[in-house]
Amino acid sequence: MDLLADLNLQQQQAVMAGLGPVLVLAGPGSGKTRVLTRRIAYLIGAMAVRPYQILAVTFTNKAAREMESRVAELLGEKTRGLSLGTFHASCARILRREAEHLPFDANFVIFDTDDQLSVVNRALEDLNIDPKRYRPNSVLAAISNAKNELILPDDFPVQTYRDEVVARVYRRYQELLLGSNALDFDDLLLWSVFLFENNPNVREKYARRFEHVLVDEFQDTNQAQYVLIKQLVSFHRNFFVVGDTDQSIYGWRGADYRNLQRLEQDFPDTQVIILEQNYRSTQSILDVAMAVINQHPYRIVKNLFTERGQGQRVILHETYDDRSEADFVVETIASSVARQQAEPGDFAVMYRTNAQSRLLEEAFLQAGLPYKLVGAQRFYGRREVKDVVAYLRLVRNPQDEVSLMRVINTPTRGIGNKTVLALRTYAQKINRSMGEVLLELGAGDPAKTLEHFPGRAIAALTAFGERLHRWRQMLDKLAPVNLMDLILEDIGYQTYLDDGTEEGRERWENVLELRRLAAEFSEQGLDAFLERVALVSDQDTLEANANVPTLLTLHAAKGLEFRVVFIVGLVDGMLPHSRSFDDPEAMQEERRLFYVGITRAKDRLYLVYPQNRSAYGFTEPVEPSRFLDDIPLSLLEESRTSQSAQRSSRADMGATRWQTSQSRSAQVIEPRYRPGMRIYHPVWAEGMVLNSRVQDDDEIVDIFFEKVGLKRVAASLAKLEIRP
DNA sequence: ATGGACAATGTTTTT
DNA sequence: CATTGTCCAT
Repeated sequence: MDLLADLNLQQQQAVMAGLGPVLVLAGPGSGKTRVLTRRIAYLIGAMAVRPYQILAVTFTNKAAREMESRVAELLGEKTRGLSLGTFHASCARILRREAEHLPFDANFVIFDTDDQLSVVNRALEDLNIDPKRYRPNSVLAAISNAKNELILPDDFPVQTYRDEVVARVYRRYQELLLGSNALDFDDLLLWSVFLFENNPNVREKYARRFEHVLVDEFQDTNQAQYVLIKQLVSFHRNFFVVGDTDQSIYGWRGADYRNLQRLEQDFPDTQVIILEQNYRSTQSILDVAMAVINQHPYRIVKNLFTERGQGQRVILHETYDDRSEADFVVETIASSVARQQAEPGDFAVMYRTNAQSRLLEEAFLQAGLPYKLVGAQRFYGRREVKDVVAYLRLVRNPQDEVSLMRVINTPTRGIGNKTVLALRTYAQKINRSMGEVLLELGAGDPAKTLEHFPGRAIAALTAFGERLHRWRQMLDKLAPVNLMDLILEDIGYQTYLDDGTEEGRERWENVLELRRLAAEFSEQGLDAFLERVALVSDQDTLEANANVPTLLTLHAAKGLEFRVVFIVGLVDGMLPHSRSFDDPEAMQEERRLFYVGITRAKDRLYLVYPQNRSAYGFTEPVEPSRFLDDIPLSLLEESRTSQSAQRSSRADMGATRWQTSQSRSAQVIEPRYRPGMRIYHPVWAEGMVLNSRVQDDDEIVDIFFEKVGLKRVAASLAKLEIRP
């Protein structure tokens, strides 16, 4: 196929850009993934670059998979050898291969946030630091930030006493990680950078190999990633990065959108290509988006435009409180679906914080409508899943103390705190890991060890050590799924979980789900399975096409699109979040977050806010988001839910200043469809217009479809094409 | 070792 | 309010 045929001029320019640094500034909905995939196809197909010499990195597994399948669609078998993956997975691969240059083994485990937290706790304990004064979470955040900036414990800037303490914890934390032969997420990047920095020959090997490096979502890179990319392109200088500063919403995690500008400075010959044409939204939606983002200082102004037409005005809706807000959303969706203006799966409801999903869920539940929730309870974060994974990790890597601590008494087997402490003390004394001591006990010849433990503990420890020893012997003989079965059987995990309650059953279901995944790794082996589990997020496990409305945070919405979007809770203190009030940089990020939400909408956008919000038990009046002030009223259609319908108990005082006038603009739109016209609908195919009338700013069309008969649709939502 | 009572706490979260 | 963690009594 022609790789360029269906691209616009800027997109073509980007795809065909010559050698050297290329920076593509891609507005929302401008076909950024398409450009990236075509570029890869172009390099391989037209420029005869070997796939082996191309590295493409993304931030999420989902993005990586999407790109992979789209490239495969274009090139088929010819993509073999292409390196395509997330930053973290790519780094993990390199680190395992180059472990000889590094202070850990190739079979290191990857610690997730929970594991990290327990390491911090352990470090605090070791150093006798009060976890109340030094919250593990905040200490961990400080450590993580330092790592993102490539700062090691010794270089940790010490301004205050607190910094000094954090530096100490950081040092201990790293020792504990290495002691467990473990790396955290940040380490994957950090160690890669140091690997290249300290071993120029290794760096050159990779820099020579990767003739072309492509990076998606470049505005989300942190300093470590930025340096890493520079190292990787240090030989060929061919990189192709795509990003949009306006969509930078992960600054609080260390991402620095200034890396885009930095790149231009570091590589002055960078070609910059701006993609401004939007293929997603109507002009009405883009106008609102630009009104919001243009208040943002120091930005490269992009003028978003679309050929999709003006579309309907964005609706600004006010409700009495957050409960009626949820009701409004659900009712609007229900009635649209009932009138066949849209399918349930066309809708998304977005909010600032996860906690806001509750009222929405209740409203959906009450209406008896199914929905799906993105994020919230993560599959891999669930206790039972973590338990089973911890067993496997421990068997693979007995040094892993976090996993050991997790499972040593789960299910309970008589190894309580005291026994654990004795074990730890003894292990420390002989300079071995606790896992190794256990193995020794289990392998027989425990004579020397025995005397160090109180009598009753010995039996329990030995029994567990024997198990561990046996599992390890099976390590190479069994496929991951069989090893898992053996362990589950040995520890009676099903009986432990399945306590007869609904919850217990669900937990066991989750284990079975994990088992199903493990079964896919019979060929690749346990290490691959463990890595997959560590580096996967759960957006992946979400079933994509359930045709129900999606509830998600604004953060989770990035990269997605929906025909109809509700953004709820547009209240000062929620968006922008009150925690950002005193930080101008954070406030700008809140604004971008709003912008990201707006630009997810293809056809219709509802901006919703309550007059009162129930926070921590009390209902209090709130102000509409200040960002709403930046949108000219002419771009909006204002409406509100009449108050009598839902008045909760404390309504009397604040609710008197109602203006009942419904400011519905009596705007007349011209009907486009006339009886007798032949039209085409993407789902129902060919049909003929029977009747059409204008109603509520929209055109309601009755159509007789050849396949499915008579349907009534809204012109704004049904994608009708008029046939000659 | 385990469950129950109380206090503390309360963004966003690609890997 | 509702969830989470901590402490204490069994």
